[in-house]
Amino acid sequence: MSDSAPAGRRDRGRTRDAAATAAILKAAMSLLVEKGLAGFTIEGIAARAGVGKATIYRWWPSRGAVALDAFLDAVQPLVPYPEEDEDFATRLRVQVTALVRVFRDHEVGGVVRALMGEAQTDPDLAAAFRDRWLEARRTAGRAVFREAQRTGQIRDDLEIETAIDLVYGAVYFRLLAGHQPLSDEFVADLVDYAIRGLAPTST
Amino acid sequence: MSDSAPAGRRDRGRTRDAAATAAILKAAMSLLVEKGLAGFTIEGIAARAGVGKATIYRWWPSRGAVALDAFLDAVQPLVPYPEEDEDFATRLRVQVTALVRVFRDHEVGGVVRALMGEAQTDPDLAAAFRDRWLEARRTAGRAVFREAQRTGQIRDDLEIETAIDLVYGAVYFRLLAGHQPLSDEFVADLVDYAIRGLAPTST
Amino acid sequence: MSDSAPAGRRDRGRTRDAAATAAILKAAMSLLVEKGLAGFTIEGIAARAGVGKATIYRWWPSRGAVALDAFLDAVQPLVPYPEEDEDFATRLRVQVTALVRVFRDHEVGGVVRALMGEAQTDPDLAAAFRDRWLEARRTAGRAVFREAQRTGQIRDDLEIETAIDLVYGAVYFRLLAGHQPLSDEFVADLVDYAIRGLAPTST
Amino acid sequence: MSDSAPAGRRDRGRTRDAAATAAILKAAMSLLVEKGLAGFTIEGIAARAGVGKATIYRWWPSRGAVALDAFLDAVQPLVPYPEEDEDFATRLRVQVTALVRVFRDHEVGGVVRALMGEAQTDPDLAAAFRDRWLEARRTAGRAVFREAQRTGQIRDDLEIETAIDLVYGAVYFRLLAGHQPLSDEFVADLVDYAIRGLAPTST
DNA sequence: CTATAACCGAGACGGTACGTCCAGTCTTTGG
DNA sequence: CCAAAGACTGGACGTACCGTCTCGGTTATAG
Repeated sequence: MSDSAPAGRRDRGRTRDAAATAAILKAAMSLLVEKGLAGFTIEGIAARAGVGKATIYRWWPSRGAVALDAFLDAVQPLVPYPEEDEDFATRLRVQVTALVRVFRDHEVGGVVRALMGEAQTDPDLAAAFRDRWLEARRTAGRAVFREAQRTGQIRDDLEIETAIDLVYGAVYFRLLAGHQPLSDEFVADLVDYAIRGLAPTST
Repeated sequence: MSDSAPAGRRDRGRTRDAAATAAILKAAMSLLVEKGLAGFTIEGIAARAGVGKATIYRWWPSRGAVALDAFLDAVQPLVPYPEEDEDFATRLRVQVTALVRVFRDHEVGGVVRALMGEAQTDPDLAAAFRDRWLEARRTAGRAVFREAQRTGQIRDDLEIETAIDLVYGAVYFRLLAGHQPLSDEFVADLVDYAIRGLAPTST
Repeated sequence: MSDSAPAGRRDRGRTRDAAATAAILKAAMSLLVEKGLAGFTIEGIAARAGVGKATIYRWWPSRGAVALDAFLDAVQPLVPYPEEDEDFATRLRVQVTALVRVFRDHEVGGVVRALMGEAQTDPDLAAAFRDRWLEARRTAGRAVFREAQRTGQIRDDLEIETAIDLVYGAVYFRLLAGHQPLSDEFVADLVDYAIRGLAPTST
Repeated sequence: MSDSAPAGRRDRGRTRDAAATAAILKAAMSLLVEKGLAGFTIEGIAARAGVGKATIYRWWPSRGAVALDAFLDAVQPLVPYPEEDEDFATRLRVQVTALVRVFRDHEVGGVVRALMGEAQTDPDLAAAFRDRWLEARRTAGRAVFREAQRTGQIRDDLEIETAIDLVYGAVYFRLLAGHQPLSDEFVADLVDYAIRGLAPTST
């Protein structure tokens, strides 16, 4: 969960109730997909989970932190980075497509929107979201780009962070702004343009 | 403002107080840049503007709507699309750079973050933000891309909406996620990669 | 009620809702007699009165203050000091008997107990209770004692405050400690002993 | 303490920790005199005594019970009934004066106020307070009155309970209502009036 | 010389009420 | 008829304690 070994005093007294924790995360996730961020309240979670409010506040500092844990708990298993040995274009397309499909299909897109929306207000949540979701994904992403550099499939003077944003920025932009759909055609074109843009200079 | 000629009886009685309206927008903007979305409340705006809450509710449906009006009121003059007759690469770079600088420098980035964050919760605000800010900018942007197609500087089978997102998606992504800075180098690389990606197939 | 003309700006804006005020006092009194001080909560009053909690907090600083107002509102009419022209002994007996009967019969004793109990914790309530209940009663009581002094029915070097406490102290003591009943016989004996004690020295 | 031999199996297992008990009573008393009834919480006592909450609940049923034990523990030694062979007036004056001085001087008055305040809400505490404090004092008091009856210093048709309340009621009334000070002059006058009131009829 | 029982500190648990803040509505007085 | 002022209902906030319940660990007596 949110707290990784507070060190020192981690034994005396009654131990944390795993069932309550699970109930809270489940209730939080279900509230998020049902009603979105509005109507996602600590009191609502507590009521649905059959838990006291204090139990939530004991372990999470804010509703955003609960939402993030609930999100990761539910979503981490859904996006197992498929690290195959295809060529760069294929691997990138597969990854982006997988992400977009998770966003579109499993009601996860709404939760990501909610989290990023809340993060605009809550700096701690913003940092946690970056570290535990974005950065986790980018680590894997970076590996793919580096491998492609090594095999000469993309320019070796590439600014990888920018390259990643070139692809994923458009995805998150559509998710958050909603001006255009996150269709498969969009992903295909996007990856196509990006790969051309990142290719080694023709010379 | 938000309301375009409510038609019908638009005369009898006291007329809308322009001073109050201006005070509200000014107060709203100053609250936004001072405290961000948190602490941006209708009551706070009313108090700072020396105005009754009802006066705000009479003219705007939600705090997001006030924020959007305040934002556009303050920002529209800052981004006059410089429609020169340079080549595509230059025009694009100039436009993106101008946008990024406004975000970075004039405390406007925070307001855009706040608006898009709030829009994740408030569908009406989301729609208004799309129509009155994003779409206004994209209209101009599309013209640039079309002209470039006409002069053969980019592929003519290009999906323009996707192409625009390729460039601007990365900018908004960095703005909202904050994982990397909105630096000038970033813009230079971004535009560079994008232009290569959109160029006509070499053959 | 509790607030006496805050002076200055006491006009503009919506006026205090008399119906809400009455509902609050009625709900408070009914809660007090039903459940005593325990179970007498601001939330409970608000719920029963169909009123927002803030409306209560706007006008009363504490639950004790509400209880006091509710008590006075309900009880003041019940104890109209019968200012007849009997002799001292009769007048005192009538007054004490009337007070004890109100305590015993109209479920008012419990409320007084609750108020004085709460006052041990809340100094503001203690002061208000003294001023608005005890002192109001004592003012009338003092008049009776003074008249008796003037007509020579009691010693004229009497410390009147002490004399009053001699009579009423025993009543409140039985009410609060509950070690003996507040019976009519008790009142009769009490007044009898007191009158003898206060009589002019025989010589 | 509060529990007198719960009978049955009263042997096996670890015995009650006298140090913990003492620490609890000491902490309770110090909390009471420092902060009064407000701020007198089980959790506060446990923390100050360095004791688990359960240890308190194991031995006392309520905070009032703890307070009463702490009070008696601290106060019993302070009021050793001085059973001398003076005349009635002197003995009564000495007793009342001693009580009032304990109330006034040793921070004990506040604790009695707290206990009687709490007792208005907690019937068990009320009963315990009556039995273990009031009744203990009255037993001694009654003896004094009876002796005075036997020696003809007061009427022999006297209702003793009422007579006691005539004197002590005023003291407790001033303690609890706080409308007048518990001064030595007050005690002198009070006892003076009472003794006259209780004297044998002159005939 | 172990069980076994009751104790102990610590602290997590489901709850209740607190007092505050703000939302969005309604009702005044006054321009 | 608009605007200011501000009272109204309502609901969530985050906190403080309640009284109960595990925990791991510590004495005592009983077998």
